[in-house]
Amino acid sequence: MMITEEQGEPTLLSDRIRNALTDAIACGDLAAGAALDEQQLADRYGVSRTPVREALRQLAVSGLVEMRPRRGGIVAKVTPEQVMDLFETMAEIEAVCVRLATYRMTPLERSHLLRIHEETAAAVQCGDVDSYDGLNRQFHETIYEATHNDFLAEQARQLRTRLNAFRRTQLRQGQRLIRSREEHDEVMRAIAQGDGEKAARCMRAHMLNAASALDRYIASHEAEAC
Amino acid sequence: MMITEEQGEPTLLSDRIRNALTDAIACGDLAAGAALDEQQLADRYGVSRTPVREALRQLAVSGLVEMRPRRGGIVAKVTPEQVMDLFETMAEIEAVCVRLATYRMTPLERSHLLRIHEETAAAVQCGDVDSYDGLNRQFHETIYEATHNDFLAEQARQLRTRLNAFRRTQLRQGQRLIRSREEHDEVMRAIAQGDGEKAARCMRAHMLNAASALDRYIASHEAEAC
DNA sequence: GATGATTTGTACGTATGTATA
DNA sequence: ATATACATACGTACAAATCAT
Repeated sequence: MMITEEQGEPTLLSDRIRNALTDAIACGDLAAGAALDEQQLADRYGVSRTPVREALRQLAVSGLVEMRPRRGGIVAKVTPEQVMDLFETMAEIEAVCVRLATYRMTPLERSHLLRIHEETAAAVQCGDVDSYDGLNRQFHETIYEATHNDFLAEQARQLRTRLNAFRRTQLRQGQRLIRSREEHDEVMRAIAQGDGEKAARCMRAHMLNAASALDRYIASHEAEAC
Repeated sequence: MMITEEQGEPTLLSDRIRNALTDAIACGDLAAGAALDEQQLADRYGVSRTPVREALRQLAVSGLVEMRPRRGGIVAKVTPEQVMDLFETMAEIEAVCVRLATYRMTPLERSHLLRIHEETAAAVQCGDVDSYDGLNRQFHETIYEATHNDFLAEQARQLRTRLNAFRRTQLRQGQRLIRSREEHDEVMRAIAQGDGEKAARCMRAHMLNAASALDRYIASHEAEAC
């Protein structure tokens, strides 16, 4: 058997830096619009500018970073309109995913999804937002996999990553946790009925409801502009 | 007024190389699986390896190139299953686009779309595949724009670019031109009725039919594997 | 508006890992 | 299996453009 050193970590510096920056952006450590000085990042990660540059350019392709030629990169500053577009696209893609998943999921996948959904009940009762958030992620991830379309699943994952920066405090407020689970429940019922179209409609509504936190984002953003 | 030099061309070498490689891959000049030697490409484009490297990494993110750490890049070799996934995703996204477009398009966009559709009639009669191909592109592009969702539109464009390598000979065969226009016609009727759901179903069917050339791809690929 | 400082963009050199004889 | 050749990964150097004063 071969000795493998730290299988999880990528061997390439640019990949490690890309992951680190992705996390930093997703969790809000790097705010939108923050300047990404190449030398500064190189120093922080103890590498030269070369892998940092490559990481930044890759992130620019996936949309997390905005590169202005000869003016450096910044964390992608998305306008409220763009956030709306992102959320809408996410809602539509999730809807497509759940429709395909309804028609294609294996019994194993179905039971797995059901188990996750049942576990969320406890999290909701305890008001355990972090726990719910993790299960929510699994819920959607399981649906992605059940599409049996690896490319579509990957697209969905990427969009989710990109929207993560905006979803942070989304579940924290008021009734959202309870409503979220109710909406999941509707999706589950549609899946159980084998009605992919209905599952898609429910999922789309669910995602758009989840985006209602977006209103506050727009509100705060507009306030900031004044 | 400021003097601008060649607005169309990107100023950065990595961008120009990325575009050149994208075209080369899309039009089939670079076949799937072809090795992408950095020095060789650098020589060909008269630059150093640095911008070539950056271009390759960026293309890897968008999926056109596959990078194996320390083993260089190759033009993404997609399995028949992956091609199917790509086509299916394309079909679903186009369906979403046309549904949103149906509900949101302006009268101007509607008449523009109609004009393009009418122009295709002549191309079909003449059997002018290249002309039809151009109009077909415009038809879909107009729908993307009519979604009034820039992000979704961009996703659709990227997918289209990526699938271009496989669509090359698609329209050349037999009845496909006539059928394609008939399917567009069904989409147009659904749009005229304001029935976005129906337009989406028609578009999905249209795209999946268009992917039937895919069967031959799979067939030839499996033959190759023997 | 001009000048100096800073930062990006590109070229090049070196070491390490991979492929091949 | 070992050694050789070679391509990649990363670091460094310099030129050009941007910005700050």
